[in-house]
Amino acid sequence: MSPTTDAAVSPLMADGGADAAETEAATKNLVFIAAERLFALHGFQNVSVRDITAAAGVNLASVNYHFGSKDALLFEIFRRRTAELNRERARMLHEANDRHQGKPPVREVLAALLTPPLRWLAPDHERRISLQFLIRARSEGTDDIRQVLKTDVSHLRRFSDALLSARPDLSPEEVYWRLHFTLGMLHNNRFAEFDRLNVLSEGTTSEADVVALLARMLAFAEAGFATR
Amino acid sequence: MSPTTDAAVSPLMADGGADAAETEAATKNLVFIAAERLFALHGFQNVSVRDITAAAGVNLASVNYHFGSKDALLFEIFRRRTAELNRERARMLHEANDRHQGKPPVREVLAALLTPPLRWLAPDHERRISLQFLIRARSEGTDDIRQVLKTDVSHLRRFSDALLSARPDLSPEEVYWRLHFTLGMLHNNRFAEFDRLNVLSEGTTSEADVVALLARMLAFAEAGFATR
DNA sequence: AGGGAAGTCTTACGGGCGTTCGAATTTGGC
DNA sequence: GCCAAATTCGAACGCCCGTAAGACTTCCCT
Repeated sequence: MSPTTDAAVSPLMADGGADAAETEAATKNLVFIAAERLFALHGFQNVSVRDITAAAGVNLASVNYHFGSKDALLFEIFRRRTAELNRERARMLHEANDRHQGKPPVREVLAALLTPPLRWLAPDHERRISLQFLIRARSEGTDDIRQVLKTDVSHLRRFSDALLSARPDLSPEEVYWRLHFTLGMLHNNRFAEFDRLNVLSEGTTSEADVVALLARMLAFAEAGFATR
Repeated sequence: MSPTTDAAVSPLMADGGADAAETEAATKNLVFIAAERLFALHGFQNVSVRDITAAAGVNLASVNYHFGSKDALLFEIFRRRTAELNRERARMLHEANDRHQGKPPVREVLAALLTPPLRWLAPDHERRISLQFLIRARSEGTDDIRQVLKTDVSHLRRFSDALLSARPDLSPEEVYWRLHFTLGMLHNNRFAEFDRLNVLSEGTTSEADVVALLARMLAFAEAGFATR
């Protein structure tokens, strides 16, 4: 009866699938996409199952049929997007390792951490809304999501390890704190924060230029890591 | 009938009032304190009026009688705590101006911005829960709250102006971005993020030592501002 | 062509929510 | 000590929510 067990959503990205996926008209994907968008824009609690199914143009019962519950839907979106983002980060870290005989400098480790999410932030990127979803889910998430965040920790550890060996002169706790600060900079990139920044700067800042933003953020974080 | 107009909550801190306030047994204050705590711990949407009044030991109707609505209660807590925090920041910035003939260096401006909230973060500080409330409200807030955040912008401008004149060699947008980064570091100090950091570092980091945390954060941000 | 599984639709149920109302009670000025 | 205003209280209303049940339709395999 209920296909809440996975293996559905079949043709959605074989692995590192690029774009053109998710265009299948299957109801499950329509729900997935609509829910991700609405959650990202308005928050989990402010979006009802009726909102989602109406936006997706499908029947009310679809969410419970295909995902089991509203919570499970949120969880699956979060799980899939997190895995996708972390895959890109891991690949960049791996490449940095290859380039520097397993001991990449701080800048390259930070680049591997920050570049994928900031790429997603580009106005024309297909994952722009996914990044907003992830940022929001991180702070508003349910209990289920904290379980995924523990997996996320084991992923993060690869970056903290790389930073530790790039700066063996620093105490480990100092490195952990600086990583924490860097992640704070990253997770602050919500639409609402950009709005406030735009008001403050009277429109001179534009988050649309994500290449410039990445360069600025990398320079800031690298300088923060370089002290003492 | 309804005393939702201010001027109640009378004896709560004359101005820079220290502690020992808020111990009055008035129902309105009991609701205020209980709501702030519950909102900070569980989020606005996850706390019901019944939760608040039960925790405060008062009648269910108290919230609507004293504040008008649940939304208005949230708004008043946010407004009061924001004003309180910004007052401390403004005072520190003013003192820094006095010490440096109106041109304080970057470090002192950042200290004025970061020190008050990080002081509130201390385990035994009476405003510890208020800071968690503010951080949470900033990202989960209702539409009313964004109006307050615009006032907050005009307050922030004093700091951005100080930074601009401390670093006239930088382009204004660069300064705005670095301020944005710094605020991201600050707003990332939620309990949940500390938990993740503790897991990652296997318990070697402790957010209890807020003096050390402030020193680390200031050093990181100052280094980020010092480049080029 | 048939039949069973998979998916979709309509409908409704039970529950928690914010809010309100009117009565009961307390408070404070004279 | 009295009366009016302020506050507290118990109870209920109406709404929207997530979810489930059951009938119906579509699709595919033989």
